[in-house]
Amino acid sequence: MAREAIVNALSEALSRAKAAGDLPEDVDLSIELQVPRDSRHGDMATSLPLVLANEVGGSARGIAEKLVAHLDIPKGIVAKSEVAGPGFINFTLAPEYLRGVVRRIVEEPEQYARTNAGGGKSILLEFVSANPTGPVAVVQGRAAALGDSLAKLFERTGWRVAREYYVNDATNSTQVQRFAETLEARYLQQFGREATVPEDGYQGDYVVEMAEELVRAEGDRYLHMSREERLSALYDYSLKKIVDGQQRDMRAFGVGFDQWVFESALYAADEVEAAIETLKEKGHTYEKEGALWLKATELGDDQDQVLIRSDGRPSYLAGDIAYHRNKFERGFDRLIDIFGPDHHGHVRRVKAGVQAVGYDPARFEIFIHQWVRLFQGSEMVRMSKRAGDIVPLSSLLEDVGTDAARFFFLMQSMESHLDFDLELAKKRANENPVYYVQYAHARISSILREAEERRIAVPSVASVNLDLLEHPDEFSLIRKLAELPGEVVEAAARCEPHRMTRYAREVAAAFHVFYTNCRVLSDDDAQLTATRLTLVQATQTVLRIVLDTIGISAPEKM
RNA sequence: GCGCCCGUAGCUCAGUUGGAUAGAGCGGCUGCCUUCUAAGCAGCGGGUCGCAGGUUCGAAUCCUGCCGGGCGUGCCA
Repeated sequence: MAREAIVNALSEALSRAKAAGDLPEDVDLSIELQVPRDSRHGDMATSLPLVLANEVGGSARGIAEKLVAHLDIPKGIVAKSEVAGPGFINFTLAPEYLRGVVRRIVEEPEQYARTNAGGGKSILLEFVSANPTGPVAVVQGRAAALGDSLAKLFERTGWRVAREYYVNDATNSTQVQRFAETLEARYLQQFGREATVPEDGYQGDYVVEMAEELVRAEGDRYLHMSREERLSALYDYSLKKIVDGQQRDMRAFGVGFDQWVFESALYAADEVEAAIETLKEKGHTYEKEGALWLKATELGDDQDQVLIRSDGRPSYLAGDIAYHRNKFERGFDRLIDIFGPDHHGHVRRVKAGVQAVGYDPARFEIFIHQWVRLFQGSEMVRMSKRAGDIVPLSSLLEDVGTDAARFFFLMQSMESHLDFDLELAKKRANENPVYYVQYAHARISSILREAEERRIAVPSVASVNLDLLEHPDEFSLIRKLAELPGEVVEAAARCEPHRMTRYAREVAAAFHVFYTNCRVLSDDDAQLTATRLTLVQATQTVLRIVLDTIGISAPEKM
């Protein structure tokens, strides 16, 4: 609000300066407003004069003075616009504007930090999509936290969002076959038979557990089958078991999907075949060594890719192209995939495929998040997939809980490696940032409870005198609350949910300072009590919104 | 070899569509509980922003080269 008003006023001042001959007519610049690092530089600042001076010559301070002279910001928003430093213009928000923010939040908590940048357009967000050969692992938990939070941010900014999880269960899938062979070996071992896990099988203990469970549930009946029958039965059994488990993992993490899309269903509907046909028709394929290839190099990839293997089975990529075409055909305006770090080689292939099949690659974004390393204090917990000792998300959740897991996954940008300190995440103490933030909410709840006990009614905004808000720590808090809409917009636009954890800590910090220095429930000043209760309510609303976008709870008590 | 990501305080990281004196948390040290939750607050210390050049009025941020770490580079998914 204030931001738009200032930007508009600056752009008008620019026109007036041109009309008055203070600036040449032909300059045209986008106006950037930033929040200065140093609060002495005001609440917002622009370096426009510096950029202008660079463009047209002359002194930046001189240009700044002229712009300020032409500046006409609507009343009640800015208290002070001043030229500073080498040629910045710094704006200080008016107290009455800040008080108005509190009023707005309390009057319409549901609408606060809801915007319409998306204009009702639709996004399909695909994330996690773990291979159906094991439980959801910790790294994929990171994807789940990122995807879910991103979805919420998009929803707040006017997009319609669908969340999807893709299951690579292609007919006769090599990896599921390999898994079935592994399970077979573990099953046979249960009966003391000589059997070894295939070289490229799955080493994890979870397969042993699956075999034990299978014995408990169905006894030795798989022993009396031909190998072919047995593998076929185990193939179906594993797939169902694993996918059920993954669905349970996601539920436990509080991440819901609108749809689980099965690759096998795309095959059943002949969509893979159809996609390949289209690629052929459009001349993007050729045959070599008995296989069908996609001319991916013509579309930006560094090598061509196999679509149909020489044994006649379509490749993983073929299924993926069909899936992405299917997404576009369902009418989504924008597609976003979140991939794990081991898939970045796949990015260009899928993009090439999407383009080849006739869709605009600009409407399709792929984000790669980096690895998660688990630390027990300063000691790293081994989790290499090769050795089979992957750490399942479910055991992380048992260990630290979903709130801590989600918060930690979102504490840093997705493109940097994440060192997850299990000890820190478990600490119910102030070193733990999750509790720092949740504690602010619990304190607020406690004030509101105490007010109720003292029979102090939470006042209606209309009856409260917000002019009583004048303490510096009250204003610092309000300034933070005022940043929420902008933070949400930025986080969504840049696809950076981790901004929200940082912002959450800042709001909590501002609140804790306010709490320490400004007593809310006063015995002798009913008016001030009412006013501060209103500010507390506004803070509660903001914290709830932020915690919701991160996907963690807002506890009443701690 | 080629491609992607990372390199900022003792540790873990923000900050990177160029802007003012580079920030936070943790750890270390010092204070603060008769009053709404001390899971809190206040303070002190801590930096050649991997290295070297370049562009710019201005570079952690852009360009080039180099060094270090991770990952990818399958008719696996």
